[in-house]
Amino acid sequence: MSGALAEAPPAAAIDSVETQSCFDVIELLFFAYRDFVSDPDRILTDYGFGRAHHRVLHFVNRQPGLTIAELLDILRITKQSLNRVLKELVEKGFVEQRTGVQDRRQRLLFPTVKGRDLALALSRLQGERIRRAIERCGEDDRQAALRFLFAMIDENDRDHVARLVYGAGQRKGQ
Amino acid sequence: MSGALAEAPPAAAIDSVETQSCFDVIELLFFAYRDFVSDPDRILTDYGFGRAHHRVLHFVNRQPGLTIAELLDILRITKQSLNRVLKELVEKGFVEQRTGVQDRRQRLLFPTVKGRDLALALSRLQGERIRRAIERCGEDDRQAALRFLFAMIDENDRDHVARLVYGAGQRKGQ
DNA sequence: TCCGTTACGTCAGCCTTATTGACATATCTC
DNA sequence: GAGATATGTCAATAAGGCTGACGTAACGGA
Repeated sequence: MSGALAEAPPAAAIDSVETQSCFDVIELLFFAYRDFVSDPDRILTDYGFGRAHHRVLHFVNRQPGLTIAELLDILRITKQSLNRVLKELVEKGFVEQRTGVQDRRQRLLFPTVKGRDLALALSRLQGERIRRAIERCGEDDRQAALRFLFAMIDENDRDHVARLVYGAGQRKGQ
Repeated sequence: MSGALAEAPPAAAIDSVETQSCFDVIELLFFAYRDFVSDPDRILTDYGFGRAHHRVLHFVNRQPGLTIAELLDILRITKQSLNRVLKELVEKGFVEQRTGVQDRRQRLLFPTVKGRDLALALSRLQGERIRRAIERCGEDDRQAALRFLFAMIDENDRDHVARLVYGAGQRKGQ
């Protein structure tokens, strides 16, 4: 446009106290997540997978018998996006689909042994980073961080996430 | 590929204690980040921007006078990827580039007033979520979460991040 | 002053992950 | 049987990332 490119005054001069005090959370969340998700990348490319495959495999492994609808709700992507990566995971023998028992329209998702092994290898890698972090900051900070992260989730979704994270295990299906 | 699709036994039966105890961090980090980055999306699309633009604008605003090399180190993307979004931010008048004073090879990045306003509007939105979280879990948990998140960052990068997050402000350049 | 290095920009092509919209099929439920 | 639900799929598109190669300008030391 006509580009009146006036320079902005320094941030500290304008920011409200509230905005200023949030930059640390905003930025540390960015950096922690950046490094956290980068760990599994090398292993994943060995299998021809990306981060999307990782996410699907993780939650299928965590909650065997998961339905497509539930997985879509967790990942917040479209079914077309999910279908692409899921199809690859099934074709390569990492995930198995079974027709639901109570509701035969559903496709329940289960990890194969191979899928479990990969999912656990990836979790182990991320777990190493987490354990190193706990060594630095202590178990109390980890517990507090869990409470804080949980409080950062959309209010409508917290019950669902709590069940998934703390109440997960074998579900319905065969 | 001959597909012996044996089902894996339930996770609890195999997981080591160490692996098991990391699932909560892995998953809450995923859900918190998922919701955290989704807040600014609606505003961003109004401007024809995406999350990549947001990240660039945020750090340019936080550290006026940032160089391209420093920004690449923060974002961990290639200069080609950065250049695409940066060019759009400059063309639309949200970021201004100036030739470095001490080193004329460098292009120092500054937010325009327009850029600052947008960056702060986006931070404010994310700050609201953070403040709601603190209301739920308390200031102590926030402080602890910051320590935990910091410890999750690559060791080599912690000093750099600490300077950026806690020691940021106006830098070199006119 | 010359030369190697550094900082940055750019062209070209490609991949992954996501989107929207439309439509098909099987199954459940009333 | 009819409508709603769960899933699969085709097609087109966009965002955001990548590699590789090459060009230019500026720095900095021998």
